[in-house]
Amino acid sequence: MGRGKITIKRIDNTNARHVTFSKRRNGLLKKAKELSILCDAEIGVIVFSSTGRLYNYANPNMGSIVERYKTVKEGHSELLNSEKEAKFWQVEVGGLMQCMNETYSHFMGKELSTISMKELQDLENELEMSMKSIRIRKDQIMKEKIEALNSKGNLIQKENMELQKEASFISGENSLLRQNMHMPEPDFLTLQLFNPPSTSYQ
Amino acid sequence: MGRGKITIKRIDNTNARHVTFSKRRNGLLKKAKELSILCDAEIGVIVFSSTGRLYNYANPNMGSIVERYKTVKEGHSELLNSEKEAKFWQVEVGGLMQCMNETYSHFMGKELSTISMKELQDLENELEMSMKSIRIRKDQIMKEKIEALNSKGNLIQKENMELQKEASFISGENSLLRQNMHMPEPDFLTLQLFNPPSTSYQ
DNA sequence: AACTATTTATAAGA
DNA sequence: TTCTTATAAATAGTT
Repeated sequence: MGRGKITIKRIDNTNARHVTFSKRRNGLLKKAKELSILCDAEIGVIVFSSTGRLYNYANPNMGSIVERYKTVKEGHSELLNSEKEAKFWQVEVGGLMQCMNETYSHFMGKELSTISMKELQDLENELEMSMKSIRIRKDQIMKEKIEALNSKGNLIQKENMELQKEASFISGENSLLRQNMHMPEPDFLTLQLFNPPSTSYQ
Repeated sequence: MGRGKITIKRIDNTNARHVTFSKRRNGLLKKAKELSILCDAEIGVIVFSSTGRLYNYANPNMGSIVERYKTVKEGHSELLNSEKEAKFWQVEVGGLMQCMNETYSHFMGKELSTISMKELQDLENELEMSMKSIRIRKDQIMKEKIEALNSKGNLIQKENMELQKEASFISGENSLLRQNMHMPEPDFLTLQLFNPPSTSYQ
């Protein structure tokens, strides 16, 4: 698709190679974006130039694409719980970025003179909405965390009470036994000699 | 590039969407391959259809592409604790805001009235700053709450362990006493009659 | 799946 | 890099 037909093999001329890379790279990323939008597909594209520079496109974000890829390819298991949150932010910020890029390219394609105040406002509103939803989600996560810690605390406290009951019960039993033997309450150290803690603990 | 021009938005008709997906997916993967050969580039493309099927291309292979991608992006993925995460988020949003501002200023020089635009931006910045500080304070409060709950939980757990030790100690004492009396281990119900739990609890 | 009228991408040139 | 433009390639709508 150009002034002449080319064969697909490495372009030897360095400069020509770089020019072609620049053009086709843009084309590839554009196509990826179009496909993901048109067909509701999740797409990740990673490109390293021969000089080592990175270019990429991802919808919704590279992290989730790669994870999903690994899952399908290797049957890779779930993310760790602690990683999930970080992943979430990646997703959210990725979405914001994409929104930004889309809006931006939308404006870039137009003549600047045709940009109205309303369009700028729309951009602004869009960004504000995204940020709002991020904030809401973040708050929700924190609340859930607090909730989880609360219930965990309650659980341990219950366990605690049960142990207290048990201890006092056995202690009462002990007194009873001593009464029946007409023995005095033994002191702590003496008892430790008979029954060292190291053997009975754990 | 077809019988008619299309706008890039989700194709609603399911069948048409699937047909387009199939065509463009092939196009995308072909382009990726051509670019990698022509320009000696390392490229990875991952595509998930809306029905969840995976298609991909990679040169030299997806594993190394993804690894290299992660290495380059490392600065972003080293967020481990919540503070770092929050900081990262702040940085990201900050960057986005700056990007937004740049977009604005870019447009500003062209068509819109510089004065009204600047005033609008100032107002916006002011509002954004206020909201940001509110959000930060809110987050801080929540984090402190989580922190408090965490340490409270730890405290109770320690108490729990102490009680366990105590219980096992007394239990050992108990066995010892019984041995000295040449008595068998009493059953639970009998003992409860002598020493009902209700009196010794709390 | 094929076909083909058009649109889109881009090779070469400046 | 960026633009221009002739031409190759991709693909939207149709059969």
